[in-house]
Amino acid sequence: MTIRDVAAQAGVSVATVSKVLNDRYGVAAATVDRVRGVIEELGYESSLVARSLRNHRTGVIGVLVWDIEPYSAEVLKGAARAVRETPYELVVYAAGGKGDGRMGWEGRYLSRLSGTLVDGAVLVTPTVQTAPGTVPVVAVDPHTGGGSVPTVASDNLHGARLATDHLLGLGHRRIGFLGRPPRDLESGPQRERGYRDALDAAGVPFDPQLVLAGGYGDTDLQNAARTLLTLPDRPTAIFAANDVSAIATVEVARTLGIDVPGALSVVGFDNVPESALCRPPLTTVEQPLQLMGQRAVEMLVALLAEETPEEPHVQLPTRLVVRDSTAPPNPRP
Amino acid sequence: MTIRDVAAQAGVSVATVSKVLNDRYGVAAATVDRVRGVIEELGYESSLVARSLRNHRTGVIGVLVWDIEPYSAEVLKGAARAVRETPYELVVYAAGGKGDGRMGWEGRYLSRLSGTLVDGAVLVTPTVQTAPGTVPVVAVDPHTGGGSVPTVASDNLHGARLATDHLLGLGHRRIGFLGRPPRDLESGPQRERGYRDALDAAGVPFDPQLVLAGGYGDTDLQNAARTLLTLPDRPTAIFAANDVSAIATVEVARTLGIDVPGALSVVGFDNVPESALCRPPLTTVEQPLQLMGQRAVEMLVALLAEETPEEPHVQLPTRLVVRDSTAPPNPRP
DNA sequence: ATGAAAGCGCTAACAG
DNA sequence: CTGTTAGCGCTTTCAT
Repeated sequence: MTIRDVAAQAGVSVATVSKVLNDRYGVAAATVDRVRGVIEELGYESSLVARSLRNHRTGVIGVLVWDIEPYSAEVLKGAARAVRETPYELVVYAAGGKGDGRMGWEGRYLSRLSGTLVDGAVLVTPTVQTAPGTVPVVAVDPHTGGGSVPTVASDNLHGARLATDHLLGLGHRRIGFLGRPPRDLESGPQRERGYRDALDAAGVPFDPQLVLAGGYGDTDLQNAARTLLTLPDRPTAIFAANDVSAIATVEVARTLGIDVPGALSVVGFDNVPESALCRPPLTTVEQPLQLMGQRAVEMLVALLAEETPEEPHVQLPTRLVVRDSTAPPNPRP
Repeated sequence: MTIRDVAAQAGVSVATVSKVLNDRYGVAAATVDRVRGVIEELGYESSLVARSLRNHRTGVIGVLVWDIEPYSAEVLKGAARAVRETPYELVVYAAGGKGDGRMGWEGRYLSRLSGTLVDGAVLVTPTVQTAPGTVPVVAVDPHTGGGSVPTVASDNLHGARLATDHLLGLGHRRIGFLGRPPRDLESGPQRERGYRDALDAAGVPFDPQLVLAGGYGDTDLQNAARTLLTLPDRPTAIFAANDVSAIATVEVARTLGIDVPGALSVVGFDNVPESALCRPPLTTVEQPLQLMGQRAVEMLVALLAEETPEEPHVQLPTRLVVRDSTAPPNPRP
């Protein structure tokens, strides 16, 4: 079913059909009607692909994600919400773990799509390595500080500060920090910075023993948590720089017979809604994931309209959601 | 950055570059190396669009959703998980509310994409109206019984039975049913059927007064719930055929001063993870949303491989998740 | 008002 | 082994 079928059926040339399709001038009213009729009758739809190959503009915003999991799904919801307010449509491109592990896959995918399938893109991929010169791009929460590409991130520094202040406010003095893996360049240090700032402000001495790097696998995480919790003078609270580590911490605590929240307070970061379902309910620093997706699309749309390029690096506020994992009785003095 | 730039830079014809790109026979090793080098150097990626326009096969599975919201997001997670196991990539196409409200938009979008952008599609859209003859398609939970297209749905009948049995087991005899809007052709009646079957099996007489249709807007929903709850001999329990209605019911009960679960048990259907966060925690019939997405992709892949077409209509089991909204003390006799 | 023709980036026959 | 050619479905001059 192509434009030629329509043309043949209507007894006109493809050029004429194309004009009708795009509401161009220079077609007799009667012809327009006839062609419209045939289109309706045949249920014809023009091919997005062929059209964009010609046009180099598609009315589509692309979102590139490494995979669709709880985190990116939240961002996608926000992006979809923002797109609703615009004339654009949304295409999510999920590499589905097929990115070879090689960094820079997003750049390659981007160039596969850009100019042809999407007018601009939102990148929800930890490592943004884009060769510029393609379409407008906005990165969401890049771990390796977006460089020259506009980004939307959450306020990691302040979030970590909130979390640590909360624990300090509960009376804790020995607070462990379970960090991100070293490869995560951007948000990890910011969160540790917030942690240390809070300590400093409260006049609590910094103990390097209480800071651990975490890791990627489950075992790495659990080992790190175990190390922290089996310290001679073990921490009475732990701030985990992402919620996977926080949950691992809670589990390790259980196996060690340490009661949460009775004998240990735990706060997580990097909240996806699912972590609210954790038992005991986890106190977390909540990132506005949906909002990040939404703002990213809004920025992209502004870019596409060539409006004032807006602030290139947006930081969205985080907030502390207190749940049972830091409930009294606590702390141990 | 096109194939011609590469060809020019490498001093060969585009045809040769194309051959290198696709690992075709008949290119001298030295030439292959040189072309590969140029490709690397220029960071060239072939255009997915141009390629698929030629090839009519893309290695991409499309998922069409009306919008990305909690429900479809769950399905997407499952689809993404399934795609990981395959050589395909995933493209989600979100109409973003732009579907005119006219039914059949999915068919139109499908034909815009099919044969060119996607090799097959999963439709996550209430009303599946596909003119066949395009690409292979699997529908997820279509409200209007998929007809000839293969579908993945959840076992609405059994789920409703479970919910009602649960309430009966609690001792309830006057159980209201807050149905889906009439337009929802498939799942609505199935859920009502399960409700009535359970009643019959328990020897509880069916009271038409206790069955209401619900509606689309918030007010419709609340009015329906209010009607049910202000009946002279009002129900002691309500089975709501989707979780939005269930939450509305809980809210209306509160405004009427009816304690949930003290004086009223509520069970919902159509669970998205978010409903676990409802206060009080909602007892729901949980649909395996992620699994549905996963199975849909698996079926589609089988279809694309032209394997045995498998069972065309898969029903996945639902399960009852009991939470506080049906906790004792209950029922009122 | 209409259509013939060129070409978007790419691939596949076919010649050379 | 390499290049020329035709054409995927569509839009757009430019003639007619």
